[in-house]
Amino acid sequence: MNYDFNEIEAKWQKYWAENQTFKAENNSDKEKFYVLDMFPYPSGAGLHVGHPLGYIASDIYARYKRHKGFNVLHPMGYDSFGLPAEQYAIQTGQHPAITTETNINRYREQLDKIGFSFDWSREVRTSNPDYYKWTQWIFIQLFNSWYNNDSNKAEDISTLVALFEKEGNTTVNAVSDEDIIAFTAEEWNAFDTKKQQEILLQYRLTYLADTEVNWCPALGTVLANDEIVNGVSERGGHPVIRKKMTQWSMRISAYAQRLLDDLTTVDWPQPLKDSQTNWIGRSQGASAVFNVNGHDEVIEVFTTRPDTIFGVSFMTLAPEHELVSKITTPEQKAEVEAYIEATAKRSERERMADVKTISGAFTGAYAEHPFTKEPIPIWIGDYVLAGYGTGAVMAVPCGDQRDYDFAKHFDISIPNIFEGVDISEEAHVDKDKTVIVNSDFLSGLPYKKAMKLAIYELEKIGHGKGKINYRLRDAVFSRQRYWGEPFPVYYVDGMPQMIDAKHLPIALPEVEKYLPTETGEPPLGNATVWAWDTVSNRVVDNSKINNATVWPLELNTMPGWAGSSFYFNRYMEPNNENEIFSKEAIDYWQDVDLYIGGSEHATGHLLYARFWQKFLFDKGVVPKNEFAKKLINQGMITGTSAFVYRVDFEGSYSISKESNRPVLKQPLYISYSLFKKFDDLYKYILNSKISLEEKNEFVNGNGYTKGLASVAEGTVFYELLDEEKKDVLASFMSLLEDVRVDLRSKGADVIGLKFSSIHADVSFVNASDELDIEAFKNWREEYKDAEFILEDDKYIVGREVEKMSKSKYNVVSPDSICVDYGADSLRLYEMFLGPLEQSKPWNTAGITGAHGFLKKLWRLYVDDNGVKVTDTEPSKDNLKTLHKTIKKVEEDIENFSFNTSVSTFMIAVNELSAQKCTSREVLEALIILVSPYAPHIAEELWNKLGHSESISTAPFPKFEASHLVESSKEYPVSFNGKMRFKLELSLDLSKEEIEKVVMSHEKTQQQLAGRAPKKVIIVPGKIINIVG
RNA sequence: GCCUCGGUGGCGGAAUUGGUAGACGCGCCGGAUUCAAAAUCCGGUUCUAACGAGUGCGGGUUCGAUUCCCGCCCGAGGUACCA
Repeated sequence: MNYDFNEIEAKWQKYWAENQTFKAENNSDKEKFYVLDMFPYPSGAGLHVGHPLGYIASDIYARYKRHKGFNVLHPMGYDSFGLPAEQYAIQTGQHPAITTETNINRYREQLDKIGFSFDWSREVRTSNPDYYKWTQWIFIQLFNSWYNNDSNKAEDISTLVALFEKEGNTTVNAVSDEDIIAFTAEEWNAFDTKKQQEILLQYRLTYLADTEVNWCPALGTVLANDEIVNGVSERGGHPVIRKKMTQWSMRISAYAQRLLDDLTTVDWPQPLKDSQTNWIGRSQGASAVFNVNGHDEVIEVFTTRPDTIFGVSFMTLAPEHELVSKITTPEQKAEVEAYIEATAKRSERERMADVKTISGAFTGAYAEHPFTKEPIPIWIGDYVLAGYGTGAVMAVPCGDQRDYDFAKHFDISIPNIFEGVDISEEAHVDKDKTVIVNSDFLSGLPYKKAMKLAIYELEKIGHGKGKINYRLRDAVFSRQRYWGEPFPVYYVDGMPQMIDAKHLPIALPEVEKYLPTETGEPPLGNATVWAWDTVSNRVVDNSKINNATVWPLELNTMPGWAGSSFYFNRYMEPNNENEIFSKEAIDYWQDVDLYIGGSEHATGHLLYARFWQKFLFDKGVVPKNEFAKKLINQGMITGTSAFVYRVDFEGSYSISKESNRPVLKQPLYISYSLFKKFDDLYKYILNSKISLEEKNEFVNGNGYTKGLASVAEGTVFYELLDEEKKDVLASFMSLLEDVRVDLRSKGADVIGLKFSSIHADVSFVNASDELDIEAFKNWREEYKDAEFILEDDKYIVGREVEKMSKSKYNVVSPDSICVDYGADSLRLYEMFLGPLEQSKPWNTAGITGAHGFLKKLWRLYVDDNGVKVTDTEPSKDNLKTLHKTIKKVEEDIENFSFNTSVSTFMIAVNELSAQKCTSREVLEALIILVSPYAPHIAEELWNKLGHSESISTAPFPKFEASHLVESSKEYPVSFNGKMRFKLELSLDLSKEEIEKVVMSHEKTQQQLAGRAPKKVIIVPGKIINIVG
């Protein structure tokens, strides 16, 4: 009986589906355990081998926990709103819902083939109205809440209104917009409704605000920073401008401190916590207010070093700072405006990437030092960011390197306020061991005391106060897209109104076109049935808008992170139509026990999800402040891309009538080792000891191969080369000559050659890196006539490890592996590849190892005559192998060290095969151990052993230490720490007895060669070390 | 620049509190079986002829360091002039 994995796997996948083997119940006497994967966006490319890595790991853990007697919740779903489907809709007109459905079906098919133990009855899709009903519901809750700093939690907006009615807003300690006007209770009560609504909007946890965005007029959309390259859009290369837009924002900043504090309560990877900590960016310091001479305006700055206030020698404003135009003197106006224009052209990325260039302009205005009353010149400079702090800094060049560089560059004075410190070369950044001098009342004080006193004095004269600043900014929540959750919002006289929760969901309307409207409105502006009737409480035709009972609906949609910020809770009861989940469900499941996903979500999804969880906790909706107790980041599986090397030429040519650059008769590709030889030669010359001038001449900005040609033509460096290198050079020159002959007829003078690395699809390449030339030629029109320079009659590709991506043609899908080797082989192999958290390259070569193991495992149970397991008593060796395996595997699973447990299985099977073990007692236990990793073969063998129930809840074998007790040990005998030979000794021997035996041993005498040992270290049961 | 994680055979990696460096697998080499091949099985495989050396480099602590400490170098990912 052979191991027919295809048949076995299909059989058990069907069995699990039909019997709902992995369905989790919301009430159970068993202890709960919730294992969660980050749900995928169903892209058109389908799953590649990188996706299942984390899913396999979580599946192993979930299955292990079932064996351990837990009621396990292990759900899966889809983050199904997203840009690619929308883009596809724009191109083809196909509704994103259809695209999404197709992709989901393909994902499901692929996932099913790998044998995951998901409870599919709980599947969620963020783009389903049944689901986004609750996304909209949470949005309404946020709108109806404000953050009370006194109770340190979100409260219903009605409690704020009550406070306003009684006391006005001066006693309220709330998180709000910056520009809040103060009012009394009388004033509040006198305001009209619209005014009151406007004010409340400044306190709500989700609010409308004018936000500066990257607007691309040509695309009619807002772009993220990384969608902009060199100031133009990545797609299409259209110009991008900074523009203010009214958008929904989420007041995540209200939770900054709690998001920071509670990181200590979760078991998440430290690097991930660090990046959240940095992202939140808490800094403690003071705000200080400087008067501007000759103006009523003041400049407020935030500083972490108020102790250095006497070291201020200038101030710098961000070029965008609103004060700049007001205070700039007529003489400086031209210079300042030119500077502002120049910086506006640079993208935010560009400005930030270029750290070395110091630039700025003097406004001509002066501020007044709050203590000395000295005038301080006010500059603008783009190293100050408008979006952080107040967009202005007090510059202390002696204590801050950027201020120092700026002062040096513009020749501004650098007063020294540090005792005994030399600042002639650079700023003095250390603060802990430094004493302040030349600073009036702060002189002679160390940093901490000076800090406190400075803040105290600033407060006394009304020029500042202690302040904590966060880098974390409120999150923009509007997107000008179609394929996202619509807002449950309509507008009455421009003021947003929430639709009552009982009318949800507000379903996404149909549109003719998925592009922005001609007037620049978001795609929903194309919808004709998109107005809210407050009488019938229904979405109605736009023509019915009467601004009395029927009003326009919001045209923006929600961002991608909305639906993913609470899905883990919705899994607890995904089909509940009346509530986001029932109290019983959330009380039973509480929170996620284990969450596995990629680290790329560190500051996006994982921060927003924590924010929403805390909000829902404040509202009493969820019982836990944090949604996931433990989190593991699985590493990325990288692909091994294949490259072919195209020969391009460098040269001069006259532009012909067709204004085309002459091309080679046939595109020419050189095999890897030839490319490598040329490349190495080039690098060799570049790295040899030649002068800078020579180097420049060699490189000459023309592509390196011109440099090689110049060497051959006898100008420079020829003497650097040995015979071998001269041969390489000669072959390069002959290639160059061929190209020259071909192109000269077309009027081009070829100086040198360039080689371009082109991705070739990895499926055209075999295990020895040989390219299937025919397949490559047929791949694309442009390769049809390609010619190849071979090595040993083969075209060998270059290989490089890169992120797996469609555009790099290095994607390997799990499908063919499942067909050729089976899902169990894939699961074992992915785990065997290396530590879960580490990123590692995919290489199919090793899969035969995992597959071979399964075959060997199979043969331990089954031979040509069928099952060979017997009820014989296990031998001592059998039990020893079994129990050391139980111990190791259990430890490994608990530590998520799945790679080592696969080795352990291999060792166990090798040993038991050698022992010719047929004992049921041992083999039944072994197959349970293997079952989380390779569930299909485990079910089949379990069944063959006579069990009619699924193996999935069979109790995990118990480890018994008694089987591992040893009576003797093979001691390593070391000399000066180096192991030289081994000696089998009884473990009963005392230190003295061991020393006696070892010292009289002939090999010891040999090693010592007559010397007397200085010292003998004996650690019983471990090691013997002789020093001498 | 800063933060984080890494650097061990031809390759993926193992060595969990400092105690035999290279488990396990791939690949490679040799052998058995076979008319032959596939499959399977057995043996070998860090370097070195050997003495020995050896976990990115240089120091240190220790009887003993891949592991701990100090100073560097290199790679990957993240972040971005954060006042």
